[in-house]
Amino acid sequence: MRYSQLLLPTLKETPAEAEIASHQLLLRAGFIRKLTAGVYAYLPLGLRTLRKIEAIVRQEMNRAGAQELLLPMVQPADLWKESGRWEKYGPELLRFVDRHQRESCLGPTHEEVITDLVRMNVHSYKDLPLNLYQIQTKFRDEIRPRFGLMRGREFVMKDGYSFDASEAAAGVTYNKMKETYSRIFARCGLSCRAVEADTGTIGGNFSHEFMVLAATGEDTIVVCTACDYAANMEKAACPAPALTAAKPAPLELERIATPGKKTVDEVTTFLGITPDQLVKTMIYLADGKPVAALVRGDHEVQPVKLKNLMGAVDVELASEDTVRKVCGLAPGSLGPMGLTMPVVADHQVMAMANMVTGANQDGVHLKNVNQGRDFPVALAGDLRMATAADPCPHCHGRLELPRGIEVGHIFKLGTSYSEALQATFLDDQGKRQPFVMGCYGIGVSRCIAAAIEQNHDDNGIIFPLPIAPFQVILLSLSVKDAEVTKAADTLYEELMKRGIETLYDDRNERPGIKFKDADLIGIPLRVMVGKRFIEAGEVEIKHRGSGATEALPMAGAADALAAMLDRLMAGATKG
RNA sequence: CGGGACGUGGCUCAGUCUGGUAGAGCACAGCGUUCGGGACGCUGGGGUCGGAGGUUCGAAUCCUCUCGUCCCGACCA
Repeated sequence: MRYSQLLLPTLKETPAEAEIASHQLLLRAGFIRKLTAGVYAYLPLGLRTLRKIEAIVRQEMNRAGAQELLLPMVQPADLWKESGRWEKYGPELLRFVDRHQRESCLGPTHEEVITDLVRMNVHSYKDLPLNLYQIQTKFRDEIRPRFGLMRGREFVMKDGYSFDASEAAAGVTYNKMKETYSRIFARCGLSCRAVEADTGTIGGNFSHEFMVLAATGEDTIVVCTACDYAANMEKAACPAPALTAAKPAPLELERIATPGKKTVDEVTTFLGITPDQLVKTMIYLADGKPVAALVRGDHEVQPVKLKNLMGAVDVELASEDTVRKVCGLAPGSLGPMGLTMPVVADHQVMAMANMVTGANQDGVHLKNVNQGRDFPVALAGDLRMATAADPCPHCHGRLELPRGIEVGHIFKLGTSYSEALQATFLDDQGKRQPFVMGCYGIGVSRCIAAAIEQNHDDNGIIFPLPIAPFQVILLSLSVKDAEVTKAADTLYEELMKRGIETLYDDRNERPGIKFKDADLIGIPLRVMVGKRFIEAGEVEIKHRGSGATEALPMAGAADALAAMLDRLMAGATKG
């Protein structure tokens, strides 16, 4: 492709709307342009990289025995009502009515549609297993789209769905997909980690997220430095502490005035105690009913864990007004004693004795509070966020809490959808069984952003070779010089003949501009034809990543570059 | 949905407090000089100051409403 004919509007200055590197660089390098909040147009370069990732995904999915299809984006409400998600899925589901007043929605995901398709067309265990996928634009009306391609409302996703005859067979499929995903991300040049995850709104019972480690990631994950344990915050287990010694005997309850001291910091400083001697009482609404969640002062409640422990559908932190209504005072001096609502406690709280809590009276706290004697606990379990101070739940090794970008998510769905939609087959006994399902997503467009977050410098993007929009950028450094132009034209043709994806910068621009643009758009291999080298019968090569330069003889340069690319491609996969 | 910020040529922004008839740099077009890390000179085109209403002799500037964008908190690929 000749640069002079390409729509590639690079920007010298950073648009004010972009905050993080990938968003800034995607705009500056002319990959994307925003149409409206969370909705982007892909320009030629952006599309090329998108297509490269898609191609890798296709190859690996096909290799794993999955089949590609394409499902509708517009979906009827009836199907969603059948699965129960028309009510459950929030305002993120973009709903509308058509001219016949039929309720419809834009597909944010396709469990209903695929299950419907399979129930209509697959009836026997002999047709299983079945693994189907599509690469398609999804729409989710996100509350807050942000960071460019990182969290758009419209985005490109690969979603796959598997149908098996048994739990055991579904497990095999799940593991195969897990391996496939690792291979896909490695081939994209992404350094990625599979972490255990909660199943969220998709439902089901087992799941892994694939996280690209990056400081700008939206999620915090928990990884062990000693073993391969990794989980997201919603899932990272904080097991009950081993009781090494008997609890100290309960002391006499004391009331202490703590005027104006509300936060854990204020109260512990005022009382001269440490946060692990205090218990925080957090009021949540579980399916609309108040519940008091107890965690140690130095811990934070993890709402999803609370939700799961309660067996609730929805859990949210109560507003200050709600707290006033159900407790009779604002947060700041809350405590478990005398509350009428159920009290649930974290493991660590159960291990405490003679704790400090609020007295449910403004400006008053209680000392020597003891579970059992002073208040009942309805439910105890793992309620809190893991911290770097916790040991690994598997090997007791040291944990780290890096940030990550979720690029893939796989779920074992079980039979929740097939039962809701009555999608069944006859097994080898002639018995009707629901399909055992799995579902597998990859944020294809998000992968572009993730790759840039992980691979850039002050000058621009540094694309991993397998997903770079072009493999080579050929710069003619002096378009007006007939000799240089002829040499560059010839080399361009030679490269094209060998199928090397080359962007030929034939613009009548000064060399500085071409260097800057080449760095910005991040093409791995830069080949320069200029007066300085042409006199020696050479072209100059510069590697975008390392910055290393080398000279190649003009004669045979195309072959040498082809060989170089083969070598680089072979080494590009992240281990 | 709550909290904060912003909206002025394609981009980055000044001008708004203290009303007086719209600016700069970059980009774009032309000419000339330049030509291996975002050159320089001259000339030129381009703006409903997000929109509507109001106050005023006069509004980018003050008031009201509205739309949009971005950032921080509850969702997810």
